[in-house]
Amino acid sequence: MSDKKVRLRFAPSPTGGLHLGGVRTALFNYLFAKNHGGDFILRIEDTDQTRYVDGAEKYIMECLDWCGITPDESPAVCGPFAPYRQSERKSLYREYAEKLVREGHAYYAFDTPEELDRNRKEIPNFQYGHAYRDTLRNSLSLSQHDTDKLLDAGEPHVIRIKVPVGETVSFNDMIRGHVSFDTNQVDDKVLLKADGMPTYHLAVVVDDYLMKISHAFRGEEWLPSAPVHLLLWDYLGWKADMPQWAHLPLILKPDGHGKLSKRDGARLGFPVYAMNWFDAKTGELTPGFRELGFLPEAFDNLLAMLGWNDGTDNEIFSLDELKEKFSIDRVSKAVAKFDFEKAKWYNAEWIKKLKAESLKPKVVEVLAQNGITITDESYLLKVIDAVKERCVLLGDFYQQSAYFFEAPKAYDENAVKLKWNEAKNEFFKTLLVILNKVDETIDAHIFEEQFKALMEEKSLKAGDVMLPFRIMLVGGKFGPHVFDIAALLGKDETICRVEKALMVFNG
RNA sequence: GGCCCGUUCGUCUAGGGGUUAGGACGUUAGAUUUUCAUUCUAGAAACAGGGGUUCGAUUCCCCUACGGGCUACCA
Repeated sequence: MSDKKVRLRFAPSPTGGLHLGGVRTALFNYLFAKNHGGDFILRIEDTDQTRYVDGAEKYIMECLDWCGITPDESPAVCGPFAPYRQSERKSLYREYAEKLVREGHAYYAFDTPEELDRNRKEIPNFQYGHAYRDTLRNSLSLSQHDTDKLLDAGEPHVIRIKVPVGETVSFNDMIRGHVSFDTNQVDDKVLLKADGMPTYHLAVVVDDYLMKISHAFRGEEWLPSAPVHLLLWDYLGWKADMPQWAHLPLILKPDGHGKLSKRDGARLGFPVYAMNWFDAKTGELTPGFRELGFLPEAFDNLLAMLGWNDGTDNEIFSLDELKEKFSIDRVSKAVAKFDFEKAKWYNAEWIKKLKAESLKPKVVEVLAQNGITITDESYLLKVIDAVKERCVLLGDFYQQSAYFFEAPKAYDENAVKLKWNEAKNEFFKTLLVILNKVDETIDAHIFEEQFKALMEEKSLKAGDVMLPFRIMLVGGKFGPHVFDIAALLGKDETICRVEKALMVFNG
């Protein structure tokens, strides 16, 4: 058991976009695997054909790639335990279900969904379990002969687990410690559906066994079905190989109650999915963190901190650091409410932390989307360094750096015009003369000295001319130090912008 | 309703029988930057309640309350 190779899987069902809670589950699985030198596997749980959504699987893989947690084995990468889609493993599950029936741990049930619905409505606390199974249509209540007849006639049926009466099932959750259940409260879950597909309960056990999964981390919503899985591991005779379980605390809405859902994102104005998800059926686009301008580094970081910490005050971790430091026993038991403000803070921190060089491709993309093409990359790098500390989302790079590439088309005139006078006009006219005498490049410090000297000469205060100068170059009241901007813009462009603005301000 | 899980500032959390209960986001006030942001300093802000156990509980146990999850031929 302990010398077993560490293998964890992320097992989403391809039903749509990937929720950030799902990504966190994937991340924790990945981090634990990598922390132990193990493998991270992606298994697609597409056993519900009615909920299958085209494109979702590809989307999921792209999400994992974007986050930098590409699986070692997956439908795309393949591997020794292929196939990795449960729909392609369909034929294999029936055998195990039949084996359970033969050994008395499962049975055929012929009840229609309608009959069961009626029972659920009419009988308070109805459960398909020990209390009622003898009154329903199944191979336990029917004679062998009648059962065979129905089976031979091709009567639609499912296979259900026969949960024992009056037993206690317990296990040791890596996060929660000892958890136990009274089997009288557990119902006879369907294992194999009428269409021949396994339910999650059967498939997860069979595949985790076959794929030699050593540890399984999943959301807390699975805790109530754990006893069914435990029983199955036991009945199938694989108990010694059962993975160690950990049920991760859920991520809740920032306000109000309940699990975070994509609806909350729309309502509260932040993304819930990792990347944009387009639903071809409804034409609805659900926004994602990636497209909103989040860095994968920040996304991983903020997700990791939702329920985990390393015991120090450090909150900024790269994926590599997380791989090195992650440990499941530092994951908290309690639910966490998602806080978008803090999420943005992580992104701002990562933008500041990352080198201009690694930010470059993303900034190029943002600028391109706004019609700005980059011709001089080393200039871009300087611009990124100049403005990155005032960007929270990648999209902010447009607003914060556009004026480095295009002269302002409009000016924040309110900031200038009311107090504009001939003295200031004179100041800038003289400034142009000084600028023209500058050799080739502007040195920010020297230029600042010259600027201030001229200010004194003309008896003007910094407040009188600094802001107008900024407006001339930038168009608005924002950006780095104005002399740095002038230096970056260069002599000719600075002169050009001052001249142009002077015409506007005087006109 | 039943079952399961949980509960430290508004939020994410550290801590753990004796602490001024620490940090971060957000927030407030200052400083710096005569732009905006950054940065810096300071402030407000929490152990759900009740019983035990104990010399001493926020910490351990029980109960209650509250919150969440599950209760499908969905995962």
